[in-house]
Formats: sequence, C-alpha cells, structure tokens
Amino acid sequence: MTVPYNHREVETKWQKIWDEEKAFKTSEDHSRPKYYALVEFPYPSGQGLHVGHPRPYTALDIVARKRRMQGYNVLYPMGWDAFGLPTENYAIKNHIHPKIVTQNNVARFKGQLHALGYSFDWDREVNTTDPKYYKWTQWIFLKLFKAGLAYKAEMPINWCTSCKVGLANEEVVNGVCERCGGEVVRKVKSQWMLKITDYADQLLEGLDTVDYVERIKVSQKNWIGKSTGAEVDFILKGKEDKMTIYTTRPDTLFGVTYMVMSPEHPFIEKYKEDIENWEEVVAYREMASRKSDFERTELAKEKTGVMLKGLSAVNPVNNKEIPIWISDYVLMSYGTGAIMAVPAHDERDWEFAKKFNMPIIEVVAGSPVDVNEAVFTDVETGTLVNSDFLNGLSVAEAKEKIISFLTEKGIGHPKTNFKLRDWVFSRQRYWGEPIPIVKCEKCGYVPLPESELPLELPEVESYMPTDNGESPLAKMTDWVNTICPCCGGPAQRETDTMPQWAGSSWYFLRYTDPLNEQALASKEALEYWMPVDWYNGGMEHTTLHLLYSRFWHRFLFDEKAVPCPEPYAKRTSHGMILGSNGEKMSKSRGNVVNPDDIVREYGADTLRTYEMFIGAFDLSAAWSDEGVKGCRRFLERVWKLQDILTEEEGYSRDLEVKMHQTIKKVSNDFESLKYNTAIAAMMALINEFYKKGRVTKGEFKTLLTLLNPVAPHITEEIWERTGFGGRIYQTIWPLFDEAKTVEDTIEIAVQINGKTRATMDIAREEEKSSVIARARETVSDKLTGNVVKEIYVPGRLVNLVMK
RNA sequence: GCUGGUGUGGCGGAAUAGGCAGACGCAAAGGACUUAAAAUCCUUCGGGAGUUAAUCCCGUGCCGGUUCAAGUCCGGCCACCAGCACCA
Repeated sequence: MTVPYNHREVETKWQKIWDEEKAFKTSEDHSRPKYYALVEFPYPSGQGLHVGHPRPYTALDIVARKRRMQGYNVLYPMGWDAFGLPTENYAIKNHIHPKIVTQNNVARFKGQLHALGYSFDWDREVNTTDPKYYKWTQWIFLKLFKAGLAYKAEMPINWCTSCKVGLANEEVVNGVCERCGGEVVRKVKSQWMLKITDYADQLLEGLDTVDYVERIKVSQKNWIGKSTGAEVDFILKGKEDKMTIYTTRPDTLFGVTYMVMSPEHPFIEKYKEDIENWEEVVAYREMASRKSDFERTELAKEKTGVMLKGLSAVNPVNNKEIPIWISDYVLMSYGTGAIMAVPAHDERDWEFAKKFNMPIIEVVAGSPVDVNEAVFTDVETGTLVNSDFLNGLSVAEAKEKIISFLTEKGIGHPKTNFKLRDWVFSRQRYWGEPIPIVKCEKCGYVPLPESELPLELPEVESYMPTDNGESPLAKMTDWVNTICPCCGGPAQRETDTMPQWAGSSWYFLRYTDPLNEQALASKEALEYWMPVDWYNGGMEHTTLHLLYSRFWHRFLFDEKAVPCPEPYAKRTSHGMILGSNGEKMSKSRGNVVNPDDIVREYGADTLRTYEMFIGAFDLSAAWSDEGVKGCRRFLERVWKLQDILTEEEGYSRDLEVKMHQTIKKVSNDFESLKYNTAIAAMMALINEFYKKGRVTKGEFKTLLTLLNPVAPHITEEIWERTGFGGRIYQTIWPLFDEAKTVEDTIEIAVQINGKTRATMDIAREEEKSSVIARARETVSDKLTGNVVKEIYVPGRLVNLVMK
C-alpha cells in the first residue's frame, strides 16, 4: 500500500522545486514556435483572491502547460492592474499610502496564485503603478496627443456624486456608478478626451479578422453602433440657416409631418426673438436639463415636448411647411441633434404624434392595419406610396433613389453615424497615472518632453478628492507650478490623472519585454510574440477594456510601434462562479467561498480540477461543496492507482483503443473550452483500470501526462514516486493514432421503425449485407410484417422499416 | 423592444456532422468492512405498467412539421439569463 495522499506536503514541495528549477521561465529562443496565452491581470483588491479568479487562470494554465509539452515556447504571464479607486478609498480611510496598500495586496494575491501552482513566468510580472511601467503609459498618451487624438473639451460628463469623479459612458450602468452604485448626474467640466471615434470603423471591421466568441463580437458591434442613412437639409422658413437632420429612412421623406430638435439645440437660442412662446420653451428646456440621463431614459414611457411657435421648416422635396417641436427624446449628442418625424413609419414619432395630435401620412404601403392604428416599420415588404417619384419602389430602391436625388440637388448626402462616443480620459483622483501635460498661458497645452518621463506621482498629505471636483494633486502647488517646456515661462501641470483603463490598454505588450527602458518593448520581442494567441477574460470587459485596448493597439500600429493591427487573435469568456444558492457571491448574501479554505482543506489540485469540472466554461455555475469532494475523491483514486501498477511498459491490448480515444478526447477538449468532458473522460479511464484491477506503466504515464495540466502537483509527485524518470512537466504530450481509436468489434443498435429493439456486436470490417442479415436474425421474433426498407449506419445502427 | 444565449433525471451536466438520450460527477437507497462512525469498496438509481423477470408504453420547455430516424433540422409560441436600449 502506498502512503496516503497528503496534498499539503505534495503541493508545497513541488511549488518550491518549480521555483528553483525556473520550470516555467519563458525562453528567449525566438527560433521555436511561440504561443502567447493571456488572462486578464487582476486588480489586487483588499479582499484577496476570489474563487472566480482560478477559473480562467486554470483554463489557460492548462493550455499553456499542454503547449509546452508540445514543444512550444510559451508566454503565460501575470501582473497587477493596481491603480484604482478602492485602493485610494482604503488609503483615505486608513491613512495609509496607496502605494503601501497596493504592495500589501499584491503580496497577498501573489502568494495565493503561487499556492495554486500556476505556471506563470513570474520574471515577467508587471505592475501598472510602477513608474518604470507607467512611463510608457504616459508615452502612449503623448503619442495620442501629438496625433491629435487626445484633446481637452468642456463636456457634460457623468459625475458620480459619491466617488466625486467623472465617469466614461461605459462606466455608468443603469444610471448609477458602476463601481459604487452612487447617483450619477451630468456636470460640465473640462476633460481630457480620447478620440476613439476616429477608429470606430476600424474597430468594427477588425472584428471580422479575429476569432472572438460570437457574443463578444455582437456586444462590440452594438456598442460601436454603426448606422447608415443620410443627412438632409430642411429649410428654416424665412432664414438663411438650414436645419440639418440625420435619418436612416430617407425613403420616407414625403411622410414628414413635423420636425423635432433636441432641447439643447443651438437654434433655440439663436432664434430666440422669433419664438413666440419663449417662456414655455425655456421652462421645458430647464426641466430637461435637470433630468439626469437616467431619468431621461427611465421616464421614456410618456413623450413630452413643446412646439416652437413662430418658427417653421419646409420639406425640401415637396415644399410643405411643417411645425418644429423640441423634445428630449431627441439627443443633442447623436446625429445633428434634430430629426424629421415620420410618424407612420417610426415608433417614437408615432407615439409623439398620437400624443400631440400631429398628422400621420402613410408613405410605405403594406401595413396590415391603418397607420393611424399602428406604426409600420417593416423595411422588407413595403412599397412606396404618396411619394411622387418614389411611388411603387421598394424601401431599398427608394432609399437609393432619394439619396442620389438629394445629393444631385445639393440638399443632402449619404451619412454614417456611430453610437460610440469619445472616451472621457481624466479622473479627478490621486491614485492614477499623472497626465504628462502642462498648461501655459502663452503656448496652451504643452506635452512634456519624452526625456522627462516618467512624470511621477508626488507625495501628498491627503488623498481626499475635493468638493469642487479638483484632483487632490491640485493642492500640491510646488508640483503644479512648473516651467513651460516650450517657452520657459511659468506653467501649471495637469492635475487630473488617467482612468484605470489606461494601464490595462497595453500591458500585454509589456510582458513580451518587461524590463526594456528604451521602448515599451523591443521590436524583436513584439514581432515574435504578438499577437496574443488566446486571451480569456470576463464578459464585463467587452465594451470597456477590450474595446479600449484594441483602440490603443490600432493606434500604435498606425504609429508603427507594434507589428499587427489587432492585439488578440482569439478571445473567449468564462462564466461566473455563483454561490451554492445560485446567486452572485457577496458578503451580504453570505455565500462567499474563500479559495484559501479550499486549498488548505482539499488542495490546489482539487480546486483546479473542480473549477474545470463544474460545467460548461462559458456559462455561470453554482458552487457545490459536494462537487469539490467528488473531485478530491477522483484525485485520491488516481493516487491509489500506484497500488495496482504493473511492470508492463506499453498499453495492454484490451485497453489500447480506450487509451487512444482518451488521448484524442482530452487533447481536443482542452482546445475547445470543454474541460469538463476532458476530465470526465479521464475519470472514465481510471474506472476501467479499477475494473481490471491493474494499470500498466504505459497507461499510467499517459494518464498522468493528460491530467498534469489540470492537477500539476499530484501528477508530478506520482511520476517521481513511480520512478518514471525526469519531470512530468518536461515530458512530451502523448499522441494518438486515429486508426486505433476504433474497436475491432463494435456494438450497434438494431432498430425496428426507429426504435431500438436489440443490440449486437459486429466486426469492424463486416459487410453491410452480413450485418443486415444478422440484424434480421436478432430481432426475427419481432419482425411481424414486411420489411420495406433497411438502413445501415456504419458502426452505429441498423434500422428495419416494417409495414 | 432589439441582439445573443439557455431550457435534458432529485442536482451539476454529457450526447462529432440527424443515428442506442441521460456519459462523468453529486445526492439518495441497499450491502460489505468496523464495537461504532467517517473513509473505502460493491450494487441500484428518468417515469409508468408488469411478479423482483422477459417485455411494453411514455419521456430532452410547449404546439405543429420534415425524416426510416429529431435533444439535434424547419415553422409558431413560452420561460429564464446576459448585453444594448428614445441612437432617428
């Protein structure tokens, strides 16, 4: 009998050996085929590692370990996305420098990850808060600034009243702050902006060139929100100005019965004198501006608005005079801030027209009911009516014809719009990368010379944000007051810092060459390692981190700083791990599982195995303590195979097929996120060994190798105890022979009219006629009618169709 | 509302490409071992009828269809999850 499996001894022993042997150090040998596996680096929070972290880390650790065994030079790195609000808030509360807080948290995380036996190359660890790292974050910002993609703008921003900080649109969820849940209001502030909109088309088209799971592509497409249509100039009656609108349905131009402007539209102020009901308009405008974005969408059920008396528009295609309204269902920030309303064929316009009794004119026929009863928006089936030269055309034909008409007459042109907005890049906070810009009275905004990077965060007394919305850095007058790099005159430093998304927008580049002081990474390293071959991360980062980092990467590609336009060749997403009650884990729900407890009690290998076995990788799964025990039991059974190990080297004849089938299944499943079925196949295999009461050396070696990426410690220990020689992490991934994955005799089903009535064994090579003859024999007592058809699916079944 | 996804035993979940539904695991029940318990090992385990057997019927959210054959394909619904949401 072999000694009992002691996970604590085994795991600490091998973690030490791997460290000493630098087992997972990435090679600098660029002649070997490379594989770059990447998981999102964590924010080192004060809570320590969450039980959700190991799921993606283990999944890609499996891939990385398998690739090493297949001879690849593998880069599987880890680091820290360490700037951010929770650290700063903790620092404020406890009067500890955020730097110290970060250090402590990183140490804790690192210890926890180490205890899980991940094959990260810790020599390439990066930390976004390290000045040697953020020097290059600032460098990229300067490049963006010089390219005209970073600009300062007076912007109505999303202001979190609790964090006292401006948020990007992406960080506002259901009208509240994504991080703290605090109320978000609109506030006008001068902010640094990044022109991600310049890359909208590229970011959209690039999606066709990469292997991302469908739902990620769809989310990104929705977020970018490309729409095509036309801009059309309406005449503002009696004025010089044209009233330009954007529409995706220029084909309905003859159905316009009124116009709507956003309450913030500049024409309102400009034509103040002409507006007869000015007081009513002002009242409406004020009401609208008081609403937060949240209320504006929440209260969307009822349309509101005010007609501008004294102003009217003229439809350029039929010279009809139509009224102009203002309403907050039209947004100043999209299109031109004004629309043409076609109530018959647009849902919102229809509602508005119904409420305010505006006329509804049908211009696309084909609605099952009268357009006064229900709106008709179908673009596939309709035919144009009441539309002069467009009559009789389909919607698609009419669009084309009207756009060329408008273009020829000079009253309109085709136009593409995006929902994507520029990225609000400043935060009024301390714990972030300083923005390397100074403001000079004479020269305006001046970038620091590259030689002055990194611009380090100064030591401050207090990290409290100020009530007037200034960063805590603003109080550091010694630091703020500086000299203009351009004219040498007095100037002030920018006191806002960068958002957390900055450091994570390029970290994967730094891993390829983390100590480089001359560049963000060497050309050679980037050319060898990029793009990332497989990147896994959370669904919640689809429209934030993933989009931002693709934007920066495309920009760096244009700057010739990186060798490829897309950073990630493949992107997958893992599902969440929920509490045992099926709800999201949280302290308040009392369903939190601490990974340290599981590692202590059952071991890292058990936790790794369990998290891979828990269910489909991309779906969320509920935690189960019993399931953990089941996985521990499996590993114990693997351990105890030592008791029935024989001296034979190869596979025993009766298990040869099973061995090849298992190698094939595990090899394929590890590539396609099907870790649960890979483990199931290995469980089934050891059940076979136990059924036979023996396992050969060859069989055991193969099993251990297949299992090693999932449970690296126990397999390494058994490998050593059984004297298989060397280290398992240095062995070669087992190969399978396709021809040997099929049994010589196969059990097939014999069906009558599609229902299985019996099974029988056939030889692999057996002729169809012979199989069918024997099948009829097997079920002869049930063949009570005429067999009108015989179907043979090789290796599967015979179906006899009886009348 | 739009988009994407999911729906299979008591539970987590399997099932290339239309081909024996329920792999693997958990829980449960019975048994062996033990003074006992835990652990371990063996057996049973979708529902119903039938003697516990042979055997038969039903069964993958619902209704219909295609097919020799449907969890899988088609048409029409329902529920849940996620993302987006007055974007003209």
